[in-house]
Amino acid sequence: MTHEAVTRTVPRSTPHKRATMADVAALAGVGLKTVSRYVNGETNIAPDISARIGEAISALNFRRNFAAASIRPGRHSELIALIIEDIANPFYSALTGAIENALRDEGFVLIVASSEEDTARHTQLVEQFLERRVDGLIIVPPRDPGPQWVRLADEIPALVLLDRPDPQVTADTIVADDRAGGRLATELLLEGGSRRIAFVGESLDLVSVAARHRGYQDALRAAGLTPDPALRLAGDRSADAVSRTVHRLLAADPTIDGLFGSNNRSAVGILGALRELGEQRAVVGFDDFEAATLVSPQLTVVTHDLAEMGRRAADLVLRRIRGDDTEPQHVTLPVTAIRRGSDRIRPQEK
Amino acid sequence: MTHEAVTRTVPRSTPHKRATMADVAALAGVGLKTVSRYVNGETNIAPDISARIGEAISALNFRRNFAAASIRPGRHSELIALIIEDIANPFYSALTGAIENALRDEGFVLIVASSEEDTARHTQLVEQFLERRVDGLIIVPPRDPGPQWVRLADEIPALVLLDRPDPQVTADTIVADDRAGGRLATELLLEGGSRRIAFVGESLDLVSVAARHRGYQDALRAAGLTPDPALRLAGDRSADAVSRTVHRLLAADPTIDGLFGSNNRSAVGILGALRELGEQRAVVGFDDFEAATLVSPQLTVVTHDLAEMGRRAADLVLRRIRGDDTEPQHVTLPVTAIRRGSDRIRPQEK
DNA sequence: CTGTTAGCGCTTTCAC
DNA sequence: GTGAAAGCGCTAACAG
Repeated sequence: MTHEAVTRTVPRSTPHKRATMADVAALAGVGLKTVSRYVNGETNIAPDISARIGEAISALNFRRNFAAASIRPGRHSELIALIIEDIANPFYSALTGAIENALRDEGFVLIVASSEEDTARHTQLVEQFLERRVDGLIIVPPRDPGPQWVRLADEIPALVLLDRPDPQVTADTIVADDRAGGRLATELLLEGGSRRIAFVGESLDLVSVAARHRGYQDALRAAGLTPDPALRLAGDRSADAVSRTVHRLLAADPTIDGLFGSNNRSAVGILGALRELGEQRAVVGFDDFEAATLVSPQLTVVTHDLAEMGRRAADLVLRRIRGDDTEPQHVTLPVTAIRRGSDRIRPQEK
Repeated sequence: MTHEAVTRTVPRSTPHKRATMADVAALAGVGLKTVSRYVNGETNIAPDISARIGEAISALNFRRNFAAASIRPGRHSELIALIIEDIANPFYSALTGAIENALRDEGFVLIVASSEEDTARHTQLVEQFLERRVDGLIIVPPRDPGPQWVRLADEIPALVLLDRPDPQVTADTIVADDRAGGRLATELLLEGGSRRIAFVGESLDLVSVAARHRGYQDALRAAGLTPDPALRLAGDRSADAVSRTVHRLLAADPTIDGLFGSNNRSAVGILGALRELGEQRAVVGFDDFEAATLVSPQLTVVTHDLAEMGRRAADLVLRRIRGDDTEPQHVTLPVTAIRRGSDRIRPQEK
């Protein structure tokens, strides 16, 4: 207990200089290299020396300086960065969680950052992470990654693209089967009896949204219907904006009997608008979210496994770091429908 | 353009050794220190030399190795880590986003990790981050931070605790006004006409939950009611578990006319159970969430500004890093009610 | 204004 | 098994 008092750390306000390996070596009366061996878990150390080093380490409260160790060429930083549109968006939570989880199991650490769809910010983030010598980068690219992107991407030791493929860049890519998903969602609405189905989504400039829209068109044409451009509502980024647009649309054309919300913000916006109007329409969303099971009727969605996407991304980036130099992989994750009821509402039922 | 071709980066598969400052100095025909000055944006460099260095840097595609720069004593890693219960939980999204945003503006980078309420994991994460010489740590401590926590916390150069204060540890702390919030939520239910009000929440071992429960008791007593232990449902961590518990409770005691969901998972569980039962009860939640505005009637909640909490956390940690060694701050954020209707439902209205 | 020299804390030859 | 010496990429004196 007396010992306790002696070991007591200096108050945080007086930043105590941390002990170094040399300090440990001196206290234990051994060479620097032996301490290094001990710290790195190498086995060829005599038991008594090993014990002495262990004591010195806890006496000095030594902690290896990982940054110092990692500047050596050939060494990894064991740092992976993730750049997404906006961390504050719950949509990316499952993704981030799955990535962090998979990486931590392998001793890697995850840095997160939001690009906010801003080209300059995206570029700046990538450059900053290169300076920090991240071993790999997982990115949902911004709409416009900028002219320097191709060259910048080439500097990244291991790169995985999520959700938005980019043929200009050499990288592993993981996407959902967006076209099949768009088709599936639209088919559900058709089966539910809808005939005038609106497509609601973000900018069609996004590869993923465009693919979902193509699937929507596929399904309509297969049913002998002609996609009506007036029913294509694209470009709203927030749920509120979507909601206002849906208000306008339904006011202008009350014959619309089905809505496909092609991402979760769109679906939320649609539900909000219908709620405010006190009207019912058949609705199918893309991507699942908590509120989907709480509304009445519950929301039918087409979804893919975001956690799986995160795990795959982590796997791919780690594989590259470990030296896999085979052709870039392009993974398409399957989509599934979760039918909960909202796909088959008829307006008159209200 | 010929130059272009020469500059072309080696394929990712052949990890090109990055150029160092010495390479840049050699190519530009200047001293090492001058390059260092240039890179660090110092001004006292002759224009022509400056230009030569700039050219050499882009020719060699040089990027400063931040890790190498930061091992120098007195230098910062400009790394802050955030440990929360679970990143995959959307509840923490706004928090994480606000922290990342505030830190990025100051050039700091955010590492995120989930403790999953696990003591060993929490300890391991903190130790790993100390090895990486993070400048600061923002933590939502796990229920049981473990016996070594007090000493470990003392090693952290700048520490901010969120949501769960810990008197044993010297740290800045930010909490919501949980007791006032619990009281406010309960008062809303009382005003709405409820008399038998259930408290639904996570473990009362959590400081924040316990405080909300105390507020709930305060309000009941002020109204001349006696808190009934049978109406205290604590310990469920997932929305599903809450939902099952609520089912049982309402089956056992149909006279319950109000429910206080003391965190967002509890509120979601309550809404799910009521939905399944096809029953209505007055409900007030703690913490706002997207689904709250989509259910009918919309959910009334007591909430605080999570983004503000994140910003304050970032501010505090940066202030400490910059040498503020005043007394630890304990910030209590105000709570507000958002009345949306669910507080005044009478069961018979259904 | 610029360059030389000496480290930072660690790992890595390579002898003993 | 162990240790001395060299060096990673960079910055901090300190001369010129």
